[in-house]
Amino acid sequence: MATLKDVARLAGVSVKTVSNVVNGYSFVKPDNRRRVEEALEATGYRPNLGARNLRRGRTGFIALVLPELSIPYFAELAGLVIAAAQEHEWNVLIEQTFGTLAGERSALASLGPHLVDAAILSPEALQDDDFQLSVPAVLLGEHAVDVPIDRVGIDNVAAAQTAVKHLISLGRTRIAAIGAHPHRGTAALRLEGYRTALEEASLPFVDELVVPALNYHRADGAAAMKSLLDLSTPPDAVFCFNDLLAIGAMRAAAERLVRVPSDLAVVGFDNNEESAYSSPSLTSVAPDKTAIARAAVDLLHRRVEARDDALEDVQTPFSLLVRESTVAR
Amino acid sequence: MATLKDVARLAGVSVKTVSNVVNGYSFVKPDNRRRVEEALEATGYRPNLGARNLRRGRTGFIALVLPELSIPYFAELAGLVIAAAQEHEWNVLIEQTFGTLAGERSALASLGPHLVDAAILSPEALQDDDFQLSVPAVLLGEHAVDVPIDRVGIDNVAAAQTAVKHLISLGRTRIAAIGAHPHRGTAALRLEGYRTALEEASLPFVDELVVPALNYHRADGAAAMKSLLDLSTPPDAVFCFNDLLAIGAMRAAAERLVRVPSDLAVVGFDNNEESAYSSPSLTSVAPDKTAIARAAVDLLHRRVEARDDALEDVQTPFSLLVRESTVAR
DNA sequence: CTCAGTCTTTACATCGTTGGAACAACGATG
DNA sequence: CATCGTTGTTCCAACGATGTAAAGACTGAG
Repeated sequence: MATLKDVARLAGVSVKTVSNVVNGYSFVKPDNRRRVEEALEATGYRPNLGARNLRRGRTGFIALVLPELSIPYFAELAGLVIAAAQEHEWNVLIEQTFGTLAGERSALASLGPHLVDAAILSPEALQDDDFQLSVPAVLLGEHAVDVPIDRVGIDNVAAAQTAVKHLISLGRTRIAAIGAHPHRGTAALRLEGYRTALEEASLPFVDELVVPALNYHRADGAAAMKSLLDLSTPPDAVFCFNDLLAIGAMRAAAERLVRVPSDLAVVGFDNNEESAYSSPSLTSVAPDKTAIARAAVDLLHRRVEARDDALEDVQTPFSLLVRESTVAR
Repeated sequence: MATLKDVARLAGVSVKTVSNVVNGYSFVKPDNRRRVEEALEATGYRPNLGARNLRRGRTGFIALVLPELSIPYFAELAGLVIAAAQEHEWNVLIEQTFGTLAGERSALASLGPHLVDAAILSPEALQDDDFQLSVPAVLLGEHAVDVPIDRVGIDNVAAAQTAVKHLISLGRTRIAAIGAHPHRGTAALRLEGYRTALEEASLPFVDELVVPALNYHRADGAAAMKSLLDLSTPPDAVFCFNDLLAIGAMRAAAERLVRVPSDLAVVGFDNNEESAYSSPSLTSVAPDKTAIARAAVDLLHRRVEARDDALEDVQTPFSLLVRESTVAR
């Protein structure tokens, strides 16, 4: 692997001159520039990023801390973050926490200026005092924590409200919710949106219709739906706090021969790609993931470039995509 | 951020002694060791990986080059690769190529000893002479290319054959295939397995039942299925070269009110998590993704540690998971 | 023809770490 | 008591890049 030294020797100039050419700095005589460029070409020189960053005091990496790549929402988001990071010449390091406190703590502990320039975090279990960060960070989604860290995400209350209002507009009156969670801030906000929508329509808030989910996987949605279908009066609609729960719920409904949407209308949240192809296809709250990824990366870039202090809370747009799980073809 | 120098000053020893303690090397007096450990604790020292790797001539990273994270198979695989890499103290850099030749070329070009120690590649379009690699690499899956690079994957011919034999055992005689592709090696092998299974059962190979797919997304599967259903005699079974195609195919079938599995049996390939929850759930060839990830990473680790030259072709196990898309509950 | 001022290049130190050589301390050995 | 081997420690150079300061080359004005 060629180094600056090799190129310099070949071009008959000093190492620094080559460095200057590579970085487009300062004044270099046309004649030298040409020779250096030829030498660069001939040797196939590529800068050693480790060395460059050591010298510059940057690492060239940002961390993306998320629960699990096998969760479609995070996989899709990760893809978009990688694309957005590329524009700032950042590489993305993905850390999986599996949603556990231990996993999140260890991921956070491994961050630091020696490894990454900044971090995008999607924590689920962390408490306030875990956030002793040594690099700029952005939180994705809302959280139970109240820490002075930038945030990017949609308005969860409004989004949930929109979803439930849609169910109400279809004439449903016994609307269940799946995904309540004791610690997750996002869950609390979506629940609040659910409650608000019911209130606005003067529908009662029925405890037995709100089912918690400790995890947000398909299996949890199926289990929750089964318990709802076991009620003496089952719901005629269900709002799931993410698409995986909804897919699981629809699966459970199908197994009990409950028809969607006629017997049961289902709304999800996240708009995973798979939701457009399920049978029936799933109505879902669609956050603008591209906007989230871009906003998060851009925010970090500004923080790293110039430490300006105003705390930011970026609200990205969302929409409700109505599909067959609420309105039959 | 504390450096070795800070720790050394605090402990009253030389930098190298601290380095020795950190790396567990050599002999250090118990007394000094204790003092150093206290100082490490007090300063919260964490090694600067850039500097360490610069010195050691390693980068601490491996690249994972894949088409797209929003494809569930690759997302799941990426998660497993990250986990496997962690055991060798490697961080994983994910590069998305979006399955294009340009994307793959640029990803390959950006690799190099200055950035990563090794690479795991999942190319779809690259030609033989594109593989001018400067770091050890592993190819995932089979390929049309014939290059001296280690490979990890399942026996695609046998796997496809198993899938089609299963359909035949159900009494299906007009079995279609979706996913033929002019350049992809994997597609060619799966097609070969399909053909072999038909031959063994003395069933005719019918051209019109083999539908190509330029991409392997759900939309492509739906489009292909529609064309099959438009045939004067539609198939009674279909083998899709991946689960996304199968999900799309089932979706198209549902839209045409074709019942799965009674009218049409469907088999997929990859066993994505979503396939267990679709309605009906999808019968699929399940490669052992954990084994693939682990084998790939371990292989690279051996290559990096000791350059031994025997070309390896690791065959990982697979199984056929029979679900409702071929056998009704 | 000198000098100031601008442009261009170079030598050197430095980022944080580790390998190797050199050195110091030590008890054991002859 | 000189010598030795072992153990423990320090010093120095190096990885590859870049910032700084200073030196060198060139220009035009006086």
